[in-house]
Amino acid sequence: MTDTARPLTHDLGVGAPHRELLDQVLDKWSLQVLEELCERPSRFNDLRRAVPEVTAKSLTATLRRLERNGIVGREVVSSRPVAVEYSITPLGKTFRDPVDALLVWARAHLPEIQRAREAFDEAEYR
Amino acid sequence: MTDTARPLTHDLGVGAPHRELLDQVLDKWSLQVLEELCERPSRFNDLRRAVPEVTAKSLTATLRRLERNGIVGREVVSSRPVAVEYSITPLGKTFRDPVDALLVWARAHLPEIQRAREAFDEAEYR
DNA sequence: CAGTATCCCTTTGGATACTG
DNA sequence: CAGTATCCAAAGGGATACTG
Repeated sequence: MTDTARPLTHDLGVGAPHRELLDQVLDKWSLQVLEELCERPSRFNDLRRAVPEVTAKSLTATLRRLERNGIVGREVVSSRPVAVEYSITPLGKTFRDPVDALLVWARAHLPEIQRAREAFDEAEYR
Repeated sequence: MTDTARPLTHDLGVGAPHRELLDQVLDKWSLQVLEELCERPSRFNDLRRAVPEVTAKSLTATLRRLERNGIVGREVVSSRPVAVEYSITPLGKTFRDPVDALLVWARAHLPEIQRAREAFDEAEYR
């Protein structure tokens, strides 16, 4: 091809469907839900307790999205009263390593980042 | 024992400041901006051209956020007409590996995820 | 060139009440 | 128990016009 060689990231293409996928799966509540489901399959209200700030509405949306993308499974366990169990799928498990890498990074650099924020905020009002 | 061994992720704590940090830095446009700045320092309108869908407003917001978090640097290179160069910081470079891991994952599993989506969507309307 | 200001619309998300 | 429905407030983001 006529184009010059480009760094790896470029070829990975953050532009199109990858970006959309990550949006679906890295949103506000997904990581916490995933974290919980990695530990144990859970029912709807278990998850609400595990992530106390989430509303039923948002939790439903999050679970549906993760289910649609094949990251979590949903199984109706019994009826009367209906019980539904959510669990992580094999595909969902493969997602764990990159997410952990992200969290490790965040943890490692949070102090540095907080210093950067303070420096920035201070410089603004001077 | 009173507590079973727990997976790593739990101890990493996705709940509080990590989540907020990742929100700041993994938003809609950040990855594309970062990708571009990893390749070369760029000026404002270079970035607009590299990410054609972004508006000036959103690009400004993205750059300010990344700058505040110490991920990108901003330098006024000349005046009349003013030129401003954005570049990735050393801290920003450390962010690259986890992001690449994410993109590699997305790329590797996108077909599988698309099948999952189709299956889900089809099941819904049956 | 590198933004800022304004307007406005769309999306997101919480609170609350209700249902199979 | 596991959601859905409705209402509403706040945030996000685009288009356009303007500025140092």
